[in-house]
Amino acid sequence: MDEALSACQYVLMNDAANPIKAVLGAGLGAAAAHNRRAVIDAIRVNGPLSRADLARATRLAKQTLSNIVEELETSGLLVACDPVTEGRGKPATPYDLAPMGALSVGVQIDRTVARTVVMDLRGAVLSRRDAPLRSRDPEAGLKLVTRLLADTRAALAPDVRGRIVGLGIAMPGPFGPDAPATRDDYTMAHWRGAGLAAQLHAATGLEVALQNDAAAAATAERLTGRAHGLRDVVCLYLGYGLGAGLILNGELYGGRHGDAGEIGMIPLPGSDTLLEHQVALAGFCETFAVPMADPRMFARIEAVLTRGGPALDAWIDRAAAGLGWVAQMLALVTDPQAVILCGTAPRPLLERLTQAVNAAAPRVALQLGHADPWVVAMGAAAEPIARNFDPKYAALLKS
Amino acid sequence: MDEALSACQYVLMNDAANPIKAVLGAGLGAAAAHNRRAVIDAIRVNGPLSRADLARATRLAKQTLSNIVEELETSGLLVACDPVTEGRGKPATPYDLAPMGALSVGVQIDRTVARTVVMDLRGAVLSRRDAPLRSRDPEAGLKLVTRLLADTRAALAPDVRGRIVGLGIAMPGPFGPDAPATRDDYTMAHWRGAGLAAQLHAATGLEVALQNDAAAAATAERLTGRAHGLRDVVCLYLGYGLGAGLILNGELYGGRHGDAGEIGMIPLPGSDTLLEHQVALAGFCETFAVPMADPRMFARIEAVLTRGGPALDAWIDRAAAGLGWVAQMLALVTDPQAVILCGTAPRPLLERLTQAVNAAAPRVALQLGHADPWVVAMGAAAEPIARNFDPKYAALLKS
DNA sequence: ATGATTAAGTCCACCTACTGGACTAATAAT
DNA sequence: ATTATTAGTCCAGTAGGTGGACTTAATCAT
Repeated sequence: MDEALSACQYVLMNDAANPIKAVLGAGLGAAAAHNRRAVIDAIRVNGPLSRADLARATRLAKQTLSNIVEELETSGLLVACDPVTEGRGKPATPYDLAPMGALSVGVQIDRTVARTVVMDLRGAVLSRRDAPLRSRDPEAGLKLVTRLLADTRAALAPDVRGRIVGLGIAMPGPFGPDAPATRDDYTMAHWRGAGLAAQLHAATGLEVALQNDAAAAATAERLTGRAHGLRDVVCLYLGYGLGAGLILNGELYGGRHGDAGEIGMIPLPGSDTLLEHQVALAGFCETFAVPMADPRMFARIEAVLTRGGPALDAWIDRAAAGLGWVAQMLALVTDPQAVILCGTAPRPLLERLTQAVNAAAPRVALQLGHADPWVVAMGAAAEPIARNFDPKYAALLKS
Repeated sequence: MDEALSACQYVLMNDAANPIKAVLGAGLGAAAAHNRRAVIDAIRVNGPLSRADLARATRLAKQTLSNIVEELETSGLLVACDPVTEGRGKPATPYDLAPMGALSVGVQIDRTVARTVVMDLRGAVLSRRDAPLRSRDPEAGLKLVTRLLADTRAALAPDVRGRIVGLGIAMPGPFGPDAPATRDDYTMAHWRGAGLAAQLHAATGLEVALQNDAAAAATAERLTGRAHGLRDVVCLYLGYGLGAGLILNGELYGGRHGDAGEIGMIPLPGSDTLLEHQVALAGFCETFAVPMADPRMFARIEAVLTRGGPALDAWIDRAAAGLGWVAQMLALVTDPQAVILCGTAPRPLLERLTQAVNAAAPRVALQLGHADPWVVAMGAAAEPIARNFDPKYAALLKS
């Protein structure tokens, strides 16, 4: 990921001779912006809230909240619900996030398919669209993705098209300079040099953010899933490979290059296999001779699961051992509130793995999250929503 | 760690019936407080800076900075340096952190010893003090620590005594409810229930913060060591056990209970040893029959090192393998800018381990940090300085 | 030497966004 | 009917960052 695209707390003065590294200052405007985010977040986490509730929750003055809510309502981000009377006193008017208050487009670029999703402020999916992709040809792929995005936007009612706040892209990582250079279909490394984000920005005019698929899945899990409203969460993502999205201090943690959570590449001590080989779908498909490019791959995996048998049991045991181990390890490293397993994988498989892991009575139980081919695309779409509307440190600083 | 003692972004309304979880709002005052922190941090990271430099770096108006600098100068936190003329224009007056501008006391409570350190705003150590401790007896230990702290403060000049901003405590973790209950000398688990922080707060009247030793070491490394000015750092800490302090997004990351980084307890897959048994000082002392309670333990370890021999080589190899593995793993998980090894251990041992790890050409080279019996105490003292003067999210929010 | 240019820092009037208290509105308990 | 309680508005006040004009002190060009 371009560093410029990630939130950047320290700013290097480009004074050439004398670069000064410093945290940006905070001004009135930044505080105001933050307070709007805090309101939206509070409503997303708690459901509809009245101005009085919001004032208490944020510790801001009633008046301040009155102003903010009014402003958000007129700009179409909040809608008033019916007044509710609870005990004595004047009935409160709760406000909820406006359906379509803001829209976001997400695109997942995967080995064999591109998927787009349109999501609104509440995290509701408004439309889905996909198209087969040949991962060997990024040029043609880019064209296809561009067209898919154009179609996706064209299908929106003209009056809401202007409410799109950004484009999220998700694809397999890692993106940093240390990423392995093997340019095969599996890692999709040859897509990355292409300035994908810049090109899609040019093609769409939208603000663009690039995440790896595990980070995207965690973003989805945070906006609409099990990680909703939690502060510290490990979100394991099982797809072709294995990754983790880390939510730390209430924000997705990316690290220096956005490559945090690349746990698939952890070497198992005392052997030269990688964790990923033992746990992810690629290994499953290899073991059970399911062709990964097959559009009916999910159905075939489910068939293997229902058929059962000792080979399957053995695979599950081995995978659960690896998964349980990495879950415990990440729990020790990050001391989280929850560990979630989600994935682009058939739900029965994730269910079975979750049960197998939890059967070993780990310190932190594994929770089952989204098991859906669309998680990553949803997470991609969730990113611009989070970027624009979630409270975060960077939103409190200048510029 | 009491959750109340850790920075808490989400606040639970104690409305009993209807708890609302929300991020606090931001006000004028919080922004002002943040800007003061940003100034102090910028000077700490870059060295003396003029008002103009600071204005550019923080993107605040010249005037704003003039006000802030004046205020910080009169409150004794900054001092003007001699004006420097650089090319054309009026010479700039750089400001530096005032020696003794603020003081902090740190106490390390270890298995056999208690150490106190007084540190100033710049991270300079003003005094050290230690006393032997019998870890079996927390009651007597608490008295001893209290006396040690009283002595430490009494030895300060009366006019600076009022400048103490807090008391940092560091001791072996973990602190969370999942911590193993074995109450032996090694884990010091029986110290933890004692409400240590609360009691020392009562005894000293100072604001108290409790960290595990690895977190403290990372805090020291951040204020005065290799992690200075970096945003994402893994700091491995080798003492009796092995731990990690994680600096993520420029702040020490603690997790739910302040137990993040407890990597010593990671089980090595396919065996039932813990990582710690392979890497830390406890294992070394056992292997080479060095009594851990011996006050001359360091010298004896160094003797083993200089003597050398195949047993030593084997131990180093095994430890370096474990250390290198965990360093790589944490680098994959957190995608950091640097991985640092520090410890309460003889410098030659850490040097040798660092070399052995780097000989294997890891993706991220291990850097040698503080190797000093006083790191943890220094880190304990650094915490209140960081808490009061480092820019952080929480400082921008209400109350 | 003298004036032009550049940069640091001050002065001062201004603006923005949060604040606190008085006030109104609507409901429940007595 | 009266009182208590809570939601929400009105309005004047305040804190703190802002922007532009101005002063000071250096270098550079002539």
